Amino acid sequence: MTYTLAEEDYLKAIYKIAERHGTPVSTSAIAELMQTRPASVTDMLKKLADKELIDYKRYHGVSLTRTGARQATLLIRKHRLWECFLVDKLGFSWDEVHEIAEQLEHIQSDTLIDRLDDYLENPKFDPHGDPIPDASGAYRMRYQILLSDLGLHKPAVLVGVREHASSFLQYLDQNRLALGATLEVVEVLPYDGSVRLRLGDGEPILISGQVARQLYVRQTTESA
Amino acid sequence: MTYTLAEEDYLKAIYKIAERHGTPVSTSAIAELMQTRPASVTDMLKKLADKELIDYKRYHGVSLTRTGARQATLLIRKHRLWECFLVDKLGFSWDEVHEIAEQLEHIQSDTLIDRLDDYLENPKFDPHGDPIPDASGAYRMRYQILLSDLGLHKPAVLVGVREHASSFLQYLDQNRLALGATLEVVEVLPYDGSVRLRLGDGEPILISGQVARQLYVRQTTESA
DNA sequence: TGAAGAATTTAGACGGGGCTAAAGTACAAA
DNA sequence: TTTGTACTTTAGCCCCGTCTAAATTCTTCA
Ligand SMILES: [Mn+2]
Ligand SMILES: [Mn+2]
Ligand SMILES: [Mn+2]
Ligand SMILES: [Mn+2]
Repeated sequence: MTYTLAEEDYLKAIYKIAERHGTPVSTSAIAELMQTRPASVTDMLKKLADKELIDYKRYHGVSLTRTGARQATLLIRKHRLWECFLVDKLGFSWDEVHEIAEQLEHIQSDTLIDRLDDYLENPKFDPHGDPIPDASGAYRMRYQILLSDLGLHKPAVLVGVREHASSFLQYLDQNRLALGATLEVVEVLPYDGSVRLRLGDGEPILISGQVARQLYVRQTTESA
Repeated sequence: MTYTLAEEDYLKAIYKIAERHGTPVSTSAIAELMQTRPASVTDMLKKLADKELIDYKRYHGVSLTRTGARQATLLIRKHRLWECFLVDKLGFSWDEVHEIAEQLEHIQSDTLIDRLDDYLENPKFDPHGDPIPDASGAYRMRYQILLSDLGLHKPAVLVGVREHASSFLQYLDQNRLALGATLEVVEVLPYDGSVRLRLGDGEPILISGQVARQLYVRQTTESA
């Protein structure tokens, strides 16, 4: 019923890779995300399979079992709630909280997390716009498309980030790109795919196609 | 500069034993407090000595170096601040927080603890009445004597507990013995040393000598 | 279809932290 | 001063999670 820190982190990694690239999840993908060697991953996969947290067939990658997936979403719930705490209550900025939440998510307590949830008034999204699973592990996907797929002159709002690196988040801060910001694509430069944006009603800014592919937006209804 | 969870817990244990029983601290005392075997303690003592966190001479016990003591007080600071958070913000009771704080105290972040301190408005005592070291590791001992050493009819206030076990704290709750309660010894039964107390201005209650030796009180001035 | 070549697993090792059993040391009582 | 007993350390082992190097399997493409 209770798993080690390493086991939890592996389950989370598998969950995240499966969410983005589908199943089965390869050994090397896990190794890359977790900054370890493939051989180490293989060792852990055997252990997780023994505990029936994953389905594993040698040389063919893994997928989470029902139990494994539930454990992973509970860990993600804890991670995101702690990030909310750090930002909303302690005044950290969104680029500073990931490392700390990476540790806090492993605190073992049946009641702590649910009390924290209530204390934060049951937030539905974390500081990066990612949805927070409820105590049963359920969450709604947020409606989103990549900014790079948004048509010209379609009003939209920034709802999430695909990349979580500090340097990227700081770049967004410097360009006034905060969650909830309203924006509209003014022009896509044909040469390199750079995107010119109007943010709110300010001056247009230019961002690279690279950046545009890391931002999730939701189109706002053009009427009303 | 950064220590493992086990190393931190050992340093804290040595600190606490030294505080209560003086120095040098014996291998077996550490083993008993940490619920491990003396052989395991000896192993760790060698490692801590190599890192110059303790002074260790085979067969003669240990004491903390300046560095070791500083590390221990910082851990205690973290433990007690998290206990305040759990009680004051999340609504836990004082008998539920120790185990959780035992985990939270190991979260590594330069700024987290100082922000938490500010968020809690720099408390000077934790929910058990124990003093909280400041960021430099300094703290004032609270003025205290054991209830078992308090004379008859001397007004006093409950300021701390020597025993932290849940069952003990719950016993106190059931007898309305909360920190800050005013009390006065009405009678000491000669047969077994039980103590009859008047709590505030209620009915006197009877507690065992055993319990009286686990409670710290501060005499309130009889004048004024 | 049959190698390369890439991905994955196995073999063997290591450091951290724990244990038991056996050996060594200190100290108090005779 | 000796000796018995309690305390402490050592020796040897285990599990966890990681690594490198070598072997294996899969896949792709000539
Ligand atoms: Mn983690
Ligand atoms: Mn996040
Ligand atoms: Mn601890
Ligand atoms: Mn406490």
